[in-house]
Amino acid sequence: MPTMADVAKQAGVSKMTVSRVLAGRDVAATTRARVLAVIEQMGYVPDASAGSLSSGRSPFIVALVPSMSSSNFSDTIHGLNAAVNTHGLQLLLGDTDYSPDQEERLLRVMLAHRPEGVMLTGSYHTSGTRTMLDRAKVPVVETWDLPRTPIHQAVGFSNVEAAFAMMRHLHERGYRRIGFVGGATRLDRRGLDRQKGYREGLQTLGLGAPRVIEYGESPITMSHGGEAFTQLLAAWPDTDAVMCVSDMSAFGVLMECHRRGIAVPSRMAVAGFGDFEVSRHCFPRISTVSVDPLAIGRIAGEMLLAAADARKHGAPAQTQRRAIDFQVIVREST
Amino acid sequence: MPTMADVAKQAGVSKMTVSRVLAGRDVAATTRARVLAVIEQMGYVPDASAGSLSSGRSPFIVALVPSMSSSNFSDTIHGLNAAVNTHGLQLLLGDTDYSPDQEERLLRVMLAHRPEGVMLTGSYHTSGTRTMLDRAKVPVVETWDLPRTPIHQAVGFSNVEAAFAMMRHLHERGYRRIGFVGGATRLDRRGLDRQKGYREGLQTLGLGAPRVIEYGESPITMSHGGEAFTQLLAAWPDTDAVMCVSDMSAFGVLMECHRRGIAVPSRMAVAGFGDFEVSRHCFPRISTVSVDPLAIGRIAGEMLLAAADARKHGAPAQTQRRAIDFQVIVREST
DNA sequence: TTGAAAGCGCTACCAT
DNA sequence: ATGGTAGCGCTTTCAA
Repeated sequence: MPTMADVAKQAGVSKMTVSRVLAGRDVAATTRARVLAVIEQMGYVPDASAGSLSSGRSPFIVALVPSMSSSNFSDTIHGLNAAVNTHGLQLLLGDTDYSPDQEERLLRVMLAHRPEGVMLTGSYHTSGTRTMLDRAKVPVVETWDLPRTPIHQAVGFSNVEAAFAMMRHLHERGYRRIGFVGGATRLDRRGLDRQKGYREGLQTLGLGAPRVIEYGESPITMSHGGEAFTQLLAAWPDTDAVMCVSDMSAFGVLMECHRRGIAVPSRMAVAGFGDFEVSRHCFPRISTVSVDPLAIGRIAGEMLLAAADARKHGAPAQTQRRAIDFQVIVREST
Repeated sequence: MPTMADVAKQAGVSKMTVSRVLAGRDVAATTRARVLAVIEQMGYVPDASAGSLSSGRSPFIVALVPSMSSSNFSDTIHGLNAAVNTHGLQLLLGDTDYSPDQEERLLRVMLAHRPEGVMLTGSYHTSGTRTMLDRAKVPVVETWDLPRTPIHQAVGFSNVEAAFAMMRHLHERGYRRIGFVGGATRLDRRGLDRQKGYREGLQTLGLGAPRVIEYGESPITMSHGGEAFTQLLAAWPDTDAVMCVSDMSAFGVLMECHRRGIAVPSRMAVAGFGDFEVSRHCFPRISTVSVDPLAIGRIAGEMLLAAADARKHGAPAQTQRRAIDFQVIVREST
């Protein structure tokens, strides 16, 4: 592989001139053209490790999500990527599988690349994670939640409030025997917060005892929804509405209703969460809580860019919480 | 940030001993314990750039897919990640947005990290991409297709044959006026190959002129499917079966049938491609072509690991094509 | 506008 | 089992 020195010799200039050409700094037009021609002809590709080591700057942003196959999080990643790409930054992606320990493990490895910023999902992290982040002095943005005291910055919404809003909608529609279908893992905090919003809704609206089925590992699938609904019906046959932890399970519930000949919404209302594509297209279309995952990613990226820039100029890390709107979308299933 | 030298001094050993502890090489147990304690106490995190520069090895595998939000590709990435993670390798992910030019651009940036291997999607690449890959002497695996002459290795299946198999199924079921619903972009080669399989099916089975609607940018969505189906009906009202480029569009078609009161499959058969979750759960369940995206990723990872290992020992790049089975899954929609 | 030298933090190599 | 030295390929800094 040719190095910068090879290019320099071939072009009859010093390494520094080649470096300046690559960085887009002031170089005489004729010299620049000659250097670029040599680079092209030799197929020279700069070595990023050497560059990082020398400059003390890295081209990476770390992004850790519970699951990359969930459309929610892949949209957020897309938004983040779009925001930071324009500044020449690369994503270093990791999949925590909803485990804070896995998050810590991934972070440890990734911090070795001295990233310019870190995007995390949620606000529940191990103390090891917090310590590492603190020592690395890297800007951090937590997403998909609004912690009272973020590490540095946060962009998201209260899952409790969002679920509560859906409960209010169901109550207004006249449903009184409302069940909740969620996952069985204690690690999916956003799912647990939604369940909490459901419970607070019951209490505030005076709707009696909770009817909760916790079933399936996150990310929750359509199958989980259908099977959880079966359990819900067995336990509380007179249920008249189901609130689901995600649109995936809501679709599963809807199909199970179909199979059993349960009319939706006249005999059973079904509510989802997340406004996934399928909810807009199925029949009947599913009422849900809409958030903007792309915006969460984009804003997280902008926050990280600003913080990285501030850090370069020696400014201390700022604390900031940015709320993202959510909205109850009423469709035919409620 | 503490460096290895700081750790060494604090522990009263040389940098090399610290390096060996980190690499898990032979070090006296007492020394190792002392070094590890210092590392823990100082919060030392090794600098990956320095390590790579010095060792000439990188911890990266590059993976380029058309779209990360498509469940197909995110499953493949998952499989790849699982395979290479165990060997301490990190994915450097990129989203080409179905554009070979974007693929070339991303690859140029990513090759700067001197990856141990590269996973590409499909077999259609710019000459710039091929040249770069060739000069970088990095092992390459192409996925989701079976090119006659792969760059090095390939793992996938013939999209033409897979679509043809579905056509044979539709023919056996008695459908004779079969339409095809796909995307409008010329860049999604796998989509085009499926259309080719459809056309070959028509010809071989003696089914008359093609009824093709090309509509929507990849990745194809449920909306695209529904709208394309509307166009198909307008152009060829007597169509009795629709073959779709993906399960996403098939679901859109199915819902459009529902809206129009078109009975499936008695009045209109609907076939998908990819065996997405929704096809197994909707009503009627959609017949589709099942592939194993996870296995594609896993096998690509294994190939890359083997090739990277071989390269370390000076072996030349091998050529290999590995076929992945596909299967027509017959459900209620045909 | 360009160049020379120093050094970033680590590992390979050879010693001991 | 452990240490010293050299050097990976680049950018920073200073000088011309």
